[in-house]
Amino acid sequence: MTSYIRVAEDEGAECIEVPVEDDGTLYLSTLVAQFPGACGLKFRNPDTRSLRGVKLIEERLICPDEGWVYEFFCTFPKSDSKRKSSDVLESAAQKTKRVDQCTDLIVLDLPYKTTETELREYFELYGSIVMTQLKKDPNTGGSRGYGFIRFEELESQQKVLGMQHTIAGRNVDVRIPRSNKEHNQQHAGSKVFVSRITEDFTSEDLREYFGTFGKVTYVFIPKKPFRAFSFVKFLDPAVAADVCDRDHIVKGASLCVTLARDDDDGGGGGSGGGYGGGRNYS
DNA sequence: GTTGAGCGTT
Repeated sequence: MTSYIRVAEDEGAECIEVPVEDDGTLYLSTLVAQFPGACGLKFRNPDTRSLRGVKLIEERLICPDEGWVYEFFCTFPKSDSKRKSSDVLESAAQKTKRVDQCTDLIVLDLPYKTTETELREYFELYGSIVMTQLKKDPNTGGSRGYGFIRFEELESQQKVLGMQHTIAGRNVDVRIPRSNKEHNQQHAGSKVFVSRITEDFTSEDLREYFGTFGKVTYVFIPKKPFRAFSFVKFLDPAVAADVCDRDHIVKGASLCVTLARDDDDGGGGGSGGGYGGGRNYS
């Protein structure tokens, strides 16, 4: 039997009951289906009266120790209206270089049935869109399953890049196109090679720890045989450079952090190597 | 009418 938890957009707003999975977790996509744009959950801790966040691991919201007994509220990405004084997204590079230009964004893995209008309508939730293109087969006119969008405001772009998206039940992938030369230069050196990790490290551990230095956009830990290294990518290359000159004692391990050799957005080389499909974005 | 890694007919 499916069980439901009570969620409201904000404190005091009307609750919607959303279904949890059999394992007791709540898919972020389930939440977003009812609350477009939501990126997390929180609740009022009865003991402290302060808000407490719900743990999110690999797109699953984890049940609090007490159970899903509270009334939960959605967390949304920071926007103009409710911006706090310290905005993580406001990187040193942006402040100094002043590269406030929006770029085209490629949207991969779209459902074939999604129309260009629906594409626009979805992303308009995050800001004004100045361009949408759904790539189609010239013969059949059918969607090729990907397209391009462009926002008016850089803030919308960063917001969208920093979160996960679900359109018609499908997880779509929003990225900076590889064709975008400026970006590739701009973000050169935003990936670090993190070695001396121990076997009990999870990508969530790394994301949590390195997230204290700046926005983490990607974490990868080779799995099958344990290899004691990993990759962490930041939104801001300046943060990547910064974490290289520090000591990092995490979970009792002394991590060695250097700039990664290959920093091509994970696109990798050649035709041979397939990906294991590991997806760890934020 | 199918598909599921990719990178945009100007």
